[in-house]
Amino acid sequence: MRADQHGGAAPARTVTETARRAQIVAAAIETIAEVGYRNTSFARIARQAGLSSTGLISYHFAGKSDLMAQVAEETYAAMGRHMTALMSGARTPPQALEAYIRGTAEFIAGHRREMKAVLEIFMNGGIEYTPGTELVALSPVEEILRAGQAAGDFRDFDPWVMASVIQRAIDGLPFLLETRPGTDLGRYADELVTTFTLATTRNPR
Amino acid sequence: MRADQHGGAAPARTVTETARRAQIVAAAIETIAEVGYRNTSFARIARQAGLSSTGLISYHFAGKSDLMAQVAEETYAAMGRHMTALMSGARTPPQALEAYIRGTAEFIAGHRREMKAVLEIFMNGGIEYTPGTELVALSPVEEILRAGQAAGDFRDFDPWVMASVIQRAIDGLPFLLETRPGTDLGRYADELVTTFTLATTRNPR
Amino acid sequence: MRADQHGGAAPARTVTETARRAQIVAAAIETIAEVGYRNTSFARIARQAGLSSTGLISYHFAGKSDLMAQVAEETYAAMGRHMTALMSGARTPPQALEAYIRGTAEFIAGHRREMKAVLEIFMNGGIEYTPGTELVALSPVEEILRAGQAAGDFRDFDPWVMASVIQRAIDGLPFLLETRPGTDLGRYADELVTTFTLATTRNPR
Amino acid sequence: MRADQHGGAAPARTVTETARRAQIVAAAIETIAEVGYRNTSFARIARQAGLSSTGLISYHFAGKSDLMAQVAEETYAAMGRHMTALMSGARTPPQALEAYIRGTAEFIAGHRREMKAVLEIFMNGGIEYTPGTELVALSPVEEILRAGQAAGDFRDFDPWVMASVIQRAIDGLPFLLETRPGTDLGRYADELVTTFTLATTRNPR
DNA sequence: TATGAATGAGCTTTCATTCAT
DNA sequence: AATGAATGAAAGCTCATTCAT
Repeated sequence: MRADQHGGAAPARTVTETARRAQIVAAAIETIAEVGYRNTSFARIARQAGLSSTGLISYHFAGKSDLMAQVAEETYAAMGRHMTALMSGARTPPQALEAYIRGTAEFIAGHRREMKAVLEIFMNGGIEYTPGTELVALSPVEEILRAGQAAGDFRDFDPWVMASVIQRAIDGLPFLLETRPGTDLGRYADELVTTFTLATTRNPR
Repeated sequence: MRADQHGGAAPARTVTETARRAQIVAAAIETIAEVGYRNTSFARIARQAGLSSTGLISYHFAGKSDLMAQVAEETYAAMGRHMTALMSGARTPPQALEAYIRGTAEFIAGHRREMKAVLEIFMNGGIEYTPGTELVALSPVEEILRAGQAAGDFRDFDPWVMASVIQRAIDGLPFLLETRPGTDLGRYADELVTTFTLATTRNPR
Repeated sequence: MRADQHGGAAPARTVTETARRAQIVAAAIETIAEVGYRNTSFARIARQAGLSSTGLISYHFAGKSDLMAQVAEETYAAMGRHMTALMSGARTPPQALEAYIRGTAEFIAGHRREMKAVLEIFMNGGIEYTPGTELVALSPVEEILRAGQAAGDFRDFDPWVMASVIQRAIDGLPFLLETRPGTDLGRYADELVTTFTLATTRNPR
Repeated sequence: MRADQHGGAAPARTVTETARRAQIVAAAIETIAEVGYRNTSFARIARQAGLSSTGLISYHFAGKSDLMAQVAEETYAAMGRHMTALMSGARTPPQALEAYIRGTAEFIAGHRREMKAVLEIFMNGGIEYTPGTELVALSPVEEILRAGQAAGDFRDFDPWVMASVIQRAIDGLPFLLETRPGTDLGRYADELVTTFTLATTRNPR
């Protein structure tokens, strides 16, 4: 039983189940971050979580794909909560861009294992795409850039290309932290802000 | 026997063997690019190559990790040959940076399957790191940036951070091409050149 | 506790329990008839019955084998009640044979799901034979045939063989109904009656 | 590798493989006949065949369904060879019917394990029906009956119903042999021939 | 040099059952 | 009387690798 018994809408979970699910998701993140998605099996996750059987994971999640989707979903939800608070103070597009870069970098730095896990999952098709499901939120950066161009703050560039460059620069943070573990996060964000201010703003000086 | 019998230096391969290895490497690239590293097995590679047995792969390569290393190595060697020719014309660091961006983008666009395969391999720990082996060549971008700063062409930034931002922007091309297959490569390179000229050059105007 | 705690004789069930057991047996029949014994699990039965846990089935029945035995037992009991009423009118063995054929065919046609379920269970060893337990009642057909031979109505044949032929002809009805769903039950019974009258009666004309 | 590598037409098997496949099929028949389809797993078949791993079965067959299909196919092929020889001597429909009954009974008696296995497989949906695949050959009995009616040898009955009755009588032989292991096969066939001669022939005497 | 065959560990998933509440 | 939770065994299947020929 369990694991989405019917197709019904509301899961309506008990306290115990919610806790178990969280524990399993956490163990999955830990495991993927440690050994990579490829070497992550239910057996390893169960061992990590101190569970007696892989069956318990199958019991709480509809399948491997479902578990991975939960990992991604929870991570994005946490990032969303983090960013919402930060972005509210921004008044102009340049300010918004800066807030976004600093905020995301901050979150990533504080959630390195989660980010690595999610990245691994996506890189390996660990999530089954049901049409209609759009798991990766389109970066809000593009919108900020468009707004800035409309307001005359930003020069004329392809917002989609620029957004992807910025997003990838931010997403690269975990890799850099792996290469140089001692990297100063604040300075890294400073560098990015300066770089992209120069690259986007009409008259930066 | 075969497949790295001794730890000795020169492999000294026959013509037949060299051809077989190339054929298998090509099939591996094709397969990984098509179905992803996770779903790539010796069986699938053998099928793709029209081989009768997976044993033949084990015969020619020391293991899965070895085969994957060859895929990466050959791809990087090809890129190296491509770039060496292009970079020779550059006289100043800014010119070199532009040549590098355009050249790499060009190569990536022309070798999408190889790039996807290599990316998949690295993302999944498909290569066993033996201490001392440094598989990913450090980007030459950092050197260009340092030279430009020394010559006074570039402003003061962290060359390592900037190099990684630039490199990731270039490496993102395959993803963008997947998202928007019709993307004009030339315009994309133009955007990158403009962006990073503005971001790095002391007085771009 | 519950579920045959002791080997004692009388179960002495409460009203609620009797109702639950009936509900579960009905759900089991429905499920087996739909997906086959092989694909019938406690989970599926529970879902069919609208139960929240498979534990409830384990609670009311000593095991899977016990539940299956109940399915067979109840079905046979129902058939017995049906036949007892019908057979009382028969005065001679030939009449009894005809009544048996028509009556059984009638019952089977009206209880297709139950018959399919019981058949599936027996075919798959779904019932644990404890020595002494004789689950399949020996067909009363053999007795009718013997009586008919003694009375001189039937010719000389092996009653056991003939009984099995007749019984299998009747039991084949569900299969035929599956192959040709529109089959007219009355005509089918007519055919059987004619066939076995010719095959058994001394001077049918 | 192996196990229907491509969708190609001709399997083109080696001697060794043919032998292994035969060995596995034989072990499957033995196992199913002994413990029933439900309790037949690759593990048990492998043990029965003295194989070291279930993987070897997966290696030679595309899946459980494929193996089961081979069991059925080979059994039917053997029966076909047996019957072809016997039926050639029959000149009239009544003779053909008698030859069919005696021949099939003979074959079944000599291949009890195979028949039980095939029966078990079909009863449990052990074979995946791909549309277009018609695994169970329609009984030739119906054709014999129709021919006999056309020739005026047989009375007027529904050939389809009569065919199913006859076929089920024959197929019941394994069950009877299980119940009464000492049953004389010749007498059983005699009984069937007499029974169905009386039931079908216009003027049997 | 190449092939078919075999191996055994590993995978995810399903199952009947148990147990505390 | 019923539930949610947990268990561990077993299932079918895939995999990289080895080996005799």
